[in-house]
Amino acid sequence: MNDVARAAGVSLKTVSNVLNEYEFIRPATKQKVLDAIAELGYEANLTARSLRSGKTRMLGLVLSDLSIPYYAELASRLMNVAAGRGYRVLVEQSGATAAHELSALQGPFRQLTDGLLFTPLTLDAGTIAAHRGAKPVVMLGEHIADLRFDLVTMKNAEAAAAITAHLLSGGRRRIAVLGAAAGDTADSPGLRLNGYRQALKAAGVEFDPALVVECDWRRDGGASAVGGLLGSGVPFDAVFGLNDAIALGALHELLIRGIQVPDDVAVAGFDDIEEARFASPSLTTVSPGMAEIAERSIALLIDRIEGAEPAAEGLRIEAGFELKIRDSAP
Amino acid sequence: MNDVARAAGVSLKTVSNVLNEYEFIRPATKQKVLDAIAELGYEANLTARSLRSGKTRMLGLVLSDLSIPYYAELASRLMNVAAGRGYRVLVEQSGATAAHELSALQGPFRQLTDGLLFTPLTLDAGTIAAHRGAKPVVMLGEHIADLRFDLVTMKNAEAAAAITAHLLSGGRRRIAVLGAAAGDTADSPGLRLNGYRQALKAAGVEFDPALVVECDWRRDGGASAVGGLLGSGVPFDAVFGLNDAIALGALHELLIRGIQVPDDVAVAGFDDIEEARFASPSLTTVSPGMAEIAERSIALLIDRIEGAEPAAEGLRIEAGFELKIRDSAP
DNA sequence: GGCCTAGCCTATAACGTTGTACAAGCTATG
DNA sequence: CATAGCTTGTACAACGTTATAGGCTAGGCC
Repeated sequence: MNDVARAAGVSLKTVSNVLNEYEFIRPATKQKVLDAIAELGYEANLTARSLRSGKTRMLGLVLSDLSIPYYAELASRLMNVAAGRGYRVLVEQSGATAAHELSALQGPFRQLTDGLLFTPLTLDAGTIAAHRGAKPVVMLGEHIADLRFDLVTMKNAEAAAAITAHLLSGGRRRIAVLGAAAGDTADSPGLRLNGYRQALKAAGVEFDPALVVECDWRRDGGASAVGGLLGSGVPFDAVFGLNDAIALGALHELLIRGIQVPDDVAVAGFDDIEEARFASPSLTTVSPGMAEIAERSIALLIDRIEGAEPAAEGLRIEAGFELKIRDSAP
Repeated sequence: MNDVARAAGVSLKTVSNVLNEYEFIRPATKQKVLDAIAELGYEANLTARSLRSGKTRMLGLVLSDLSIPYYAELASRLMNVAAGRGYRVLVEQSGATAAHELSALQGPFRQLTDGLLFTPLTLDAGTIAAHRGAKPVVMLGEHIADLRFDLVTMKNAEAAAAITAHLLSGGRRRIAVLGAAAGDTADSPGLRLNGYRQALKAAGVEFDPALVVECDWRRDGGASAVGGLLGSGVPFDAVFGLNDAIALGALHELLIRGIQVPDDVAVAGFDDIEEARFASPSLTTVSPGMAEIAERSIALLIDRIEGAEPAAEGLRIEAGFELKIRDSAP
């Protein structure tokens, strides 16, 4: 920057002012500086800028694992939206462990970023509140439902109810639910299960706890859950995987065992990951408005970062959803 | 750091020395400093450290799109390996456009990272060489095969030959190849196609250009390619997708049209993404040793960063591969 | 004519670390 | 007991920016 200043015959600070689009600079001076910059191929040192300004123009994204398609697709979108607003996204994988989540919340990772998009899976609201630090944090997902936090989420219960209603409208009466979590009522599994129960009730179909199976939210979780169900002899004519990975694993297992989908058993999921469209048969699921989630969570976080007041209360944003009826449950 | 120094009754630099594990510090002094650090909850400012040292301890990873499963899985592994060595990974999506690739190579992104893992798809070796800058760059993939660069790649031709041989051994004689790129001989499509041709030759099966179809390396590319092939009336009894996404798209399209897999047509892919295991039928493919690629590329890049000499010539690392025989082509 | 304001630019001091150079204390040696 | 050599600690400058405060000019107003 010194060289640029010398070449343009102005002071260091004037070059800085040009770069920062300071208002009161004569066009002629500005041009001289820009010419010098172009000639010397100067690029501002971002580290020094960060040190002085206290901003890194990076956003932190904490998720359990990038290799999970839902998170990969979300991360990709978030990065594109953030780039449009002049920010980068630094991703941290927590592996869904409390220790990693905590270190992402308060460790060096936090220093590198101006704000955090946080998908907690294990930490509770109290712990997060105690360690959230001064910089803005926006929660993604449902694990935290607390007015102290900004939260971007989806209409879990409504969407689950809608897809359950769709299965019911197709004449299914014994709809197995895969991916429940014991005792949960407020997190994604609980909310979606709740939507399922609402839809049953609305249709006058009795709820059977034997149809609710716990499992990991992964393909192999769904596969073994449906295997267990078949082994137990509980009859069912449809499977609702609480996310697409579970549903796809279940679909795979059903087909391996020679069960026809959707003729014998219909299958539905939740998330609308790309893979769902190309499964065989293609997977009926619900699209939770990922584009909207990405747009609005980035916008909210950047507003918190750049906005003056620290916002007394958390904002709650719920993205809309859309049913994707495909061949696994037409 | 000032506060810590004052609390411990030592100088600023002594605190810095403790943090940097400088050798000549009396245990008593060191303990005083550590106590003060613990009491005050001090954390070193990474930005200042970067400014002073010129290192960020971040590695750049340039790929086309994180929502592509292969890249998502690779990124996830790379991040874990890097974390084990005290580095973070900053991901940049190029969208496979030359402009983005170039800006990732020489723009501000470069400043933020000590070295680059670069998956070029459009830029040629000359352009990259001209703009690579001073910091280390390790190439991933096959697009660049040039002794000037460090390169971590896989045994494309051998693996493609092996999987083709497997299809041949199953009695298939008309194996369609999806995902070729016109004129290419040195990039992934070209190398894999070449392996296919070698295997045909070794088995004494004549090569038929009508079986080679160009398409995007995505699920819908594979789907429309196989659709085109069926429409053209060219007979085939197997499909080799040059990556798993293509193969999965093709598989989907075949099943939709009522073609039995593997009875009528066998399907094979390349990459062994997680999705392949859970496709229905599960996808026969080749695992290109992603774990090895992740380990070795990070190790190489960090060696280049921390090593003294800038390494006159590029190193070439080829990971091993493994056939994954599944139901789509048993 | 003197004073004030707006517009434009600059000198200097930070931001929080690490590298360099050197000083002080201690031990071993002749 | 002086000296050399090692160990341990310190002061100061530097990394490349931006913030603060203020200087200088030109024009308008009383």
